[in-house]
Amino acid sequence: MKLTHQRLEIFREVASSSEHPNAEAVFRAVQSRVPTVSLDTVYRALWLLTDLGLVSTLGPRRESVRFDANLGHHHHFVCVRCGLTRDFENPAFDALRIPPAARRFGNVIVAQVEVRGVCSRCASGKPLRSRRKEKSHVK
Amino acid sequence: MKLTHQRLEIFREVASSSEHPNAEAVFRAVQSRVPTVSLDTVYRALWLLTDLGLVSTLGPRRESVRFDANLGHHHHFVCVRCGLTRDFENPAFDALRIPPAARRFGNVIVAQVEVRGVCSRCASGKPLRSRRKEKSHVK
DNA sequence: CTAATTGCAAATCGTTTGCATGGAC
DNA sequence: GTCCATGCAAACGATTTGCAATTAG
Repeated sequence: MKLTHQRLEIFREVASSSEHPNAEAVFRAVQSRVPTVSLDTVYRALWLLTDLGLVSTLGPRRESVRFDANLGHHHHFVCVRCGLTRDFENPAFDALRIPPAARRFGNVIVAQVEVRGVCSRCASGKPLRSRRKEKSHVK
Repeated sequence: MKLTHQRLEIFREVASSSEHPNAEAVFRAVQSRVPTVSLDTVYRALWLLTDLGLVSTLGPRRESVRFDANLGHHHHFVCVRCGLTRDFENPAFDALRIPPAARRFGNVIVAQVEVRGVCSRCASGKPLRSRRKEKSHVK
């Protein structure tokens, strides 16, 4: 894979931001330094970096909004490949003491643990629904 | 607010599913029982239920994918109103022991705590970016 | 030189909205 | 009867894709 000017700047931007920018935000920021970049290049670079493990996305893999009617305390296992999300319970996690570092941002409602990993199905090579057209192999 | 047949079925569906269905999935399931429902009714009902607190959405409020290049251990504070997401660190959270109940779903990579709440800005009534056209008041 | 990458424009997909009809209260 | 909820179709916004031109290695 090639180390292009735009890729470098795009990575710099995400790496230096602490606000979890979306593609649009990265695009605008990078644009001021590399006036010719296009939004789709930003998307492509961001996903490439994600595949390389240099960047990650927030929450479950984005496909569509997913709803949850489990109102009791529970936690999630999220597959970073296919987005599969499953609940599990754990008393110890329910009792987490929220640190001031988190409280300072606002009024806390609940704390949930998100266990990220690769689900058995994806690990065995037959993902149900893979992310996008699957860039397949990362050389 | 009215208790309609479709709303009831839609709620039943989310409540009985443990797979965190997206609107489309709920739609298909409900459709088999209420052949006339439309996808947009499902969306409207789902958001209504969310506003009522009977249902919640997974992860940070969804608008667009957000990237994160913070590769060190860290956790998130997520505002359920506007989606603001901020990192914070906490050694105790970094050391969480993952229970078998979570391991059984696949290979665990990392566990992060997601502290959900209402950020100071939203709490003070001046959200930066509110979710959708803001149904405003829930009667 | 050659394959990978870019930029552009058009295509897609998930989700929302305007509007007229139908149904709950 | 009145107003809210529904279904439809069109509108939207975010993201992806095909393709020809460009560039890194």
